[in-house]
Formats: sequence, structure tokens, C-alpha cells
Amino acid sequence: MRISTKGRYGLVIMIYLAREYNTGRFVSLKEISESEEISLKYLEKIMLNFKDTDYFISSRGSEGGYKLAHSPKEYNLKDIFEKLEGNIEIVSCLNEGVPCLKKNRCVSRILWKDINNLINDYLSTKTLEDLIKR
Amino acid sequence: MRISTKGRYGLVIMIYLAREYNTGRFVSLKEISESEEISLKYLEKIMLNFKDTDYFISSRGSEGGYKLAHSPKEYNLKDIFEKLEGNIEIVSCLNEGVPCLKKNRCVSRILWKDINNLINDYLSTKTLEDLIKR
DNA sequence: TGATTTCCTACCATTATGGTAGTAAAATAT
DNA sequence: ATATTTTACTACCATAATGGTAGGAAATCA
Repeated sequence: MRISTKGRYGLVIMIYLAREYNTGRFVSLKEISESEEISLKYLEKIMLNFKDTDYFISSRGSEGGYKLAHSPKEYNLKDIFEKLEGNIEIVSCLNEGVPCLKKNRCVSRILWKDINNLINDYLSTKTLEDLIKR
Repeated sequence: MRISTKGRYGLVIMIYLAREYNTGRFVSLKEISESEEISLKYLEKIMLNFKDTDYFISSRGSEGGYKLAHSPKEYNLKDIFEKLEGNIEIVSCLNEGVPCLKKNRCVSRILWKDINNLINDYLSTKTLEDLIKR
């Protein structure tokens, strides 16, 4: 039950860009890489997870980089993690339509559901703006 | 951010034994294996995670098996998961004494801490008895 | 033109997951 | 006594996920 570096570094990128949102400038991954001491190549790979989103405006070449396409308050943390980590249900059977029929296996399903709701409810109510305000 | 089968099947064993607690009989892993359709060998392996606990009374041989050493209400779910999954902190830096000094990495630490507390608080208040009552 | 940076595809080492197999030792049933 | 049952313990292994690295093409800017 761990958040991987994929999720953590992905959020680091988002926070970095959120903090620079007001400046309007493009921030390169190289800058984030050096500031946060995370390999550039790995950051590039993590960005691939956001490929099908409209999260960023990007520009290649010198003085290029990324900036947020929207205000930090438009970025929901639950959405961000779903892009980064895929399905974030803590047990796989939660999103299967058909309940399993094992005797005691699904007694605990209620427990998983509760915990899952706890996390999802929390993340759903938080945005990037909430994070950088603290 | 997934609970593995190790954690899930381990809980299944605990629930099974909790339900048989009043009978006082020994329940074999073979019985649980057949009832829950989980391989016997895998259940044996999962039991190794509880090796250093006083959770069970065991008996070998025919009519042998396991039974809970204490009443189901004495078994805290947080404790059980710590035995099964090891440290259940969702990010590793939470239990390091020294905070990391990276610029934005630890902005999110507050977030991880919050989620971690959410889960731990929930699990700490629940016992095996709560689970089998529902 | 040269440097910079995104964008994209491969590749790879290590670890965790999710098991299986085999055997010894203890306890019980016959 | 012996056969059976069951825990207890060790070793092994296939697959997937994690956490990266490497290389190059394409776009952009100074």
C-alpha cells in the first residue's frame, strides 16, 4: 500500500508548475530535475503518463518547457493520481461489477470499500492550489 | 496503492478463525483453503507472517489446525496488517526521522501524512469483531 | 547553425508478487 | 506400531511492477 515514486515525482512536477503559474513562463524539466534532484530522463518518462490530458502547454527548444494550461485550482488531486498510477482502487475487486461468491473473502470487501472511499473523498476535495497554499 | 493478496488472504484467515472462535475447535488451513478457494500452500506461507505473534494456538496432526488465542475483539486491524504487509506507511519518508530538504518534494509530504493518518485512524479503531458483526 | 528541449521508443536491473514443491516434525486415529 | 494428518520450515521460480537509463528525432529559439 505504497505510493510509488512515479506518483510522488509526478506530483512534484505539478506542484513546481503550479508555483510558477502566475509568472506565465515555460519551466523546463531540466530545471525541475536540478532543483528537486530527480533524474531528467525519469521526469520525461513520468510526463508520458499525462500524454492524453490537457494539463500543460509545452514548448520545445531553448527557453521551452511546460506550463499549466489552467489555474492550479482546476487540478483535482484524484484526477492527477489516476493519470499517474492508473486505477487507484486499493483492491481490484472493487471495480468489478459482479461480486465474488467466496464465503469470507468478501466480508472484507466492505472494509476495502470504506478505506477506498476515505482516500478518494479526501483526494477529490483537494486541488493543486490547496497544496501550494499550505 | 494496492492491498496485495497477502494482506487480503491473511485477513480472510483471521476472519474465518474469528467466526469459529466460539466453538473452540481447531480449524485446519486445508478447510479454509477449500472453503475460500485459495491454495493451501499459499495459506501456509501467509501464516509465516504471523510467526512472531501470539495470535494463534496451533495443533499438529489429525483434527489439528489453528484457533485464535484471544477473543476477536482483541485483534486490531492495524496490527494485523502490519504483520502481513510490513510497514504500511504509504510513502517511505514518513517514518524517517530527518525531513528531506528538497524544495518541493516535501510539500507533498503533508498530503501523504494526511492520507496515512486517515487510513491508520480507521484501521486502529476496528477489530476482527467489528468485521464479523457486519 | 548550434544549442536546447520536448517527444518517443527501447532496454534493463532489481524487487515484489503470487505462488509451487518438498520435507521434517508433531499429533492423532486405527 | 503404523499410517495419516497437519503444522513448520526452506527453497525455488515465473511474472509483473518499479525505478530507472540510453539514444535519437523533431521542434524551437538565440
